[in-house]
Amino acid sequence: MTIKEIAQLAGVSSAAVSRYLNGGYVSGEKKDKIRKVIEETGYQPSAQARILRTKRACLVGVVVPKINSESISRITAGIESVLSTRGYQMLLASTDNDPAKELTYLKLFESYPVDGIILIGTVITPKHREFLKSARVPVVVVGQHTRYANCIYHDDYGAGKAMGRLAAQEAAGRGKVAYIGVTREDRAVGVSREDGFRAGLEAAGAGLEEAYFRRARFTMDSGYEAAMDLLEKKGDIGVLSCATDTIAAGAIEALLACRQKEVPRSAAESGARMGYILDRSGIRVTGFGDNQLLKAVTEGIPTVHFGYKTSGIRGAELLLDVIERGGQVPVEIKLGFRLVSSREDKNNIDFTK
Amino acid sequence: MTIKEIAQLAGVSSAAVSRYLNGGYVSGEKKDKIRKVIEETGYQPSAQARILRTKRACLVGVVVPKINSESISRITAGIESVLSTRGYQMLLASTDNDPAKELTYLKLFESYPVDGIILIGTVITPKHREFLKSARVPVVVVGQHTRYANCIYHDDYGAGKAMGRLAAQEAAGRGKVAYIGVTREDRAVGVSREDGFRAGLEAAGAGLEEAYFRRARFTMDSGYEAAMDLLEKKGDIGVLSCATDTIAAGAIEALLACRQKEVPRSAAESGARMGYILDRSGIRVTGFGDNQLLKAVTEGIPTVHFGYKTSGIRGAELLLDVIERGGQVPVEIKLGFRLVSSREDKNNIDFTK
DNA sequence: CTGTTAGCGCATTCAG
DNA sequence: CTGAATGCGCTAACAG
Repeated sequence: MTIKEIAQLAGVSSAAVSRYLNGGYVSGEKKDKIRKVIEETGYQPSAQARILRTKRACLVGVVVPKINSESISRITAGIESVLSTRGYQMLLASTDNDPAKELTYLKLFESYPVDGIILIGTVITPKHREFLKSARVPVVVVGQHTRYANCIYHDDYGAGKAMGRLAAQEAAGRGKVAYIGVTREDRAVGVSREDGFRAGLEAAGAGLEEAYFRRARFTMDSGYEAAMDLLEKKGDIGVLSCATDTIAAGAIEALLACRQKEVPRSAAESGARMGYILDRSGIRVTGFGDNQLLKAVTEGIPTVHFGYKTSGIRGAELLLDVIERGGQVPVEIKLGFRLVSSREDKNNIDFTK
Repeated sequence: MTIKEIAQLAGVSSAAVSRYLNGGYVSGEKKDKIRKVIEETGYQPSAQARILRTKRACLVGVVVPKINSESISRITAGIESVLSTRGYQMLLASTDNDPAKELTYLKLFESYPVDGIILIGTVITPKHREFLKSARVPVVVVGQHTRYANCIYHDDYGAGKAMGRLAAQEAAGRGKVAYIGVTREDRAVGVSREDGFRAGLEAAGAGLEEAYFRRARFTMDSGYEAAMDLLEKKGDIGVLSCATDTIAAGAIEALLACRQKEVPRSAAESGARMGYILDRSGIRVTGFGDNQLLKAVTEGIPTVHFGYKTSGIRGAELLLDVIERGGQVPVEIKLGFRLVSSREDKNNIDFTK
């Protein structure tokens, strides 16, 4: 079904139909005719042809590293909230943490095209920079700092430092501090957060020994493996800090598995369970990200709350400013954090922000 | 940058550039020139213009109810795996459980256009049916049964029945069975799963009293509220079954909150925690969906594993068959389930399937 | 208010 | 092998 056919069936010109569709001048009589034909045929105008003409899709593409993540869904929720009130729609592309796929999808969005792109950043390679410099649609990066695009990021260093202090404090008289980080290619999580953590430890008079350090991928399974390895080799860990709550969940799983091995009978039979604190070993796990599911089913581990929803909101606002008002001044926004050391009263704070 | 400008810069016709881009006949000499110009300018052909001509985007759109969900990410992982090996890309649209938005995004994909659409279904309204009947791109529905499109769904009734039996069994001598379901507008989760559960209870000689039944939305918070309400009003609950693991997580949170209220001192100080089994009340929580994070940080609640990744794979295969081979025969696929009554050995089974 | 016309950027005839 | 010409479906002038 094309606009031409509709025009023929209604006995008008295609321009009249176009105007009808877009709120231009059409006489009441023709309006009726056109409406009728459209209803009968179920005609849907081709968006792509319109975009080809108008250069405006009212659409933004969001590239995310993975789908199943509370932090990312908070960011996209923030994005979506401002987009929808401003008449835009949002399309997502998930890269499964593959930087190559990231480029592919960025280019797809660019040429599809969308009016703008939001990249929830992980690793910024030279090719990424290349793209950011020459993209023909505006791009905003969320979650990483970059000079090559407008960006919104979080104070990972500060958060790491705060957590480092806390870890040192908790470890005192209990054991050593261990840390499970991620690839340093991720500047925010792998570098800033980790360096901040080390600085925090040192500020508290402690430190992170190399043998108590591992790197994991951004998955629970990977966290499980890293924690297992740590627990097998080191018997004096007092605090096991993880770069994300997801990794921390894997670490908790590892602790539970160890504990089960040690006291298989009594524990299993009584059904007693310890959450993140193991009665025997007394190891404390910490994370980053303030995962709500984790908090709900355990007592809540010490973690850091980032304003993910806020960063999504700001990111979308920034993007729309560039799209609609051609904002030229480069912008970098750094958002703060909040250390969450235990479960708090649900009613006081909106954790989804 | 358009193909025309590239042609001018290279001193050839736009047709030559087009052929160069698509592997047609171009002499070696011109090839070099064109390549050079394209490299210099960073030219990216406009996908939309090509699609307008060729009617093929090598793209499929997936409409999902929410982003942050293990089940959904497993489905999309399955879809992506077959799509990428067949040279397609995947775009996602999240509707935040809003059926109206679902329609909007279905239409967006239809007119954008993509070559095909996969709808991860929740509620199928008359308007959905309307769309499925008249969509001009093939649509596959995953997770719900419908006569109006090819579909892949799970044996929710069977799973519910199996869980009903288990719940009755666990409740024996412990208390009554309570159930937190979801809207019956969701035929799979709200009707089949629930009806199956009731049937399972009855088959085991038990039943579900109305006062022990609540409906929640598909969120943890909603599960928390429903569970709280149940726990406040009914003191003799032995098993609290929930329609999804997410709701179950909220229920666990509620149990923990109640417990904390009852024994604030001792529990908090000792740091003792119970996972899904409360030492005092002995209430057992069950779910559906086999959420891995939940399983990792608790002992694992009784739940049902559905082949979500498989349904994604089958769904994508089905869709590509229709797209590429114009498969005309309507297909309905029902996939089985596996009752998971406790944490199993990680190494034996691939839970991501 | 209305219809005619001319592209948007590209791929595909069809003559050369 | 190559370039000129045509049209995908639509909107934005423009002249009626």
